[in-house]
Amino acid sequence: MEQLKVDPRVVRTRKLILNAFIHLSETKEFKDISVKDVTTEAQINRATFYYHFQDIYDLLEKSLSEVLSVKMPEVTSWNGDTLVALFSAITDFQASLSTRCHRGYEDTIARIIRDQIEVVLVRLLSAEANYLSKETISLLATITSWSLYGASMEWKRTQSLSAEEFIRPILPHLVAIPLIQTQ
Amino acid sequence: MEQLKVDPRVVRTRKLILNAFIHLSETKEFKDISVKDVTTEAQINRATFYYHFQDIYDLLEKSLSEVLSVKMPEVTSWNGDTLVALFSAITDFQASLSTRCHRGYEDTIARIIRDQIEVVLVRLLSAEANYLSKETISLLATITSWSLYGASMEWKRTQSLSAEEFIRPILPHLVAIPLIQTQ
DNA sequence: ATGATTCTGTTGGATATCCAACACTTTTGA
DNA sequence: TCAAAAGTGTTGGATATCCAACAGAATCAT
Repeated sequence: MEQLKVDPRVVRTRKLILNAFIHLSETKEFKDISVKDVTTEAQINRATFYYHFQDIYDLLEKSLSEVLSVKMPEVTSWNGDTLVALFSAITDFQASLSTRCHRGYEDTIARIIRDQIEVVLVRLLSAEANYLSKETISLLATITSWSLYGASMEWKRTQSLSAEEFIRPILPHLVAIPLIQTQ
Repeated sequence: MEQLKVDPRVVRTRKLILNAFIHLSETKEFKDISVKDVTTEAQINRATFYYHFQDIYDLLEKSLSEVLSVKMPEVTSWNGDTLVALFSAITDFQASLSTRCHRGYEDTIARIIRDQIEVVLVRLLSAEANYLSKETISLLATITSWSLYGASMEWKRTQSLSAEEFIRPILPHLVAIPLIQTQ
């Protein structure tokens, strides 16, 4: 469809940076990961990092975006399983950040995560519920992203159930309108 | 010792090309591997290939050089085990080429392999037998490289023993002078 | 506290890589 | 046999990446 050619150098470099970041995230908390750490691990120049990303938060955002697009490939069907997969991807990502209650960071991270959830939701809703207006879809995505993010935080706090067991029971109450339409 | 800084781009690119070549060598014979194949597999531009290598034979040569330097790291002791390791590396490499009796290629490949064996032998002999003149070492390396290459061809033809079983019995007859001096 | 160290984000110039051509040779296939 | 297709090796200009340097912010150590 839209195969806009990208310079192979940039796909290589972005992959190196993203992989380095993901790898580092398994080792230390986000707040302890510096741009220097990432570029050293990726074996690319620090200036090159800033050619691709605004700062470390931008990297976090695009990293999440990448994870979501990989874990939710070409899925256009709006159903419970899709939402469970999305929720699981979110909790996985937060677990990989392994950060808890760092004042000043939490807000930024939370906004980034919600924004990316919203992007996925808009995509899903646009593909499925084309009978809704753009504005309605946008608002639905917004409130649902807040809901899912809040649920992920609560899940992280309790840790009693698996992500799926945790979220599935309340799916019918989440974004009730489109679910009713398609089931 | 000699940490001459090299641009990280060239180490990346060379590694990509070498790995692509080694990977392709496991799939098809050397004669069927084109420069295009390698660059496509490595995901680098064809022009970049010629920035690093003269042609596909140059790549073959440097690939063997790389393999030898990896399989025979910092070994300076001139003894039977070292020669067995060298011989095994040669037969492994030839097996990975999986080429047999292609007129016109054989000569070039044989010369490349012998040259690289010779390089290793000169290094080993220089480190061990410093009581010999440069000219003597050079000539010893030359005749030994021919011997080892010939042995590897014979081994490839018969295939009856392991590389080690094949070569170890005749080691004392190979390059007898330095072996006597050090044992 | 304060000085030292480390990190950040940015810049200018050097260099490696990309890309699209080109002429030429080799291989393919009808 | 011949024409089309694919590979080779090279070139010039565009672009991504490197590198060294910088000032300012943040962190660390005493």
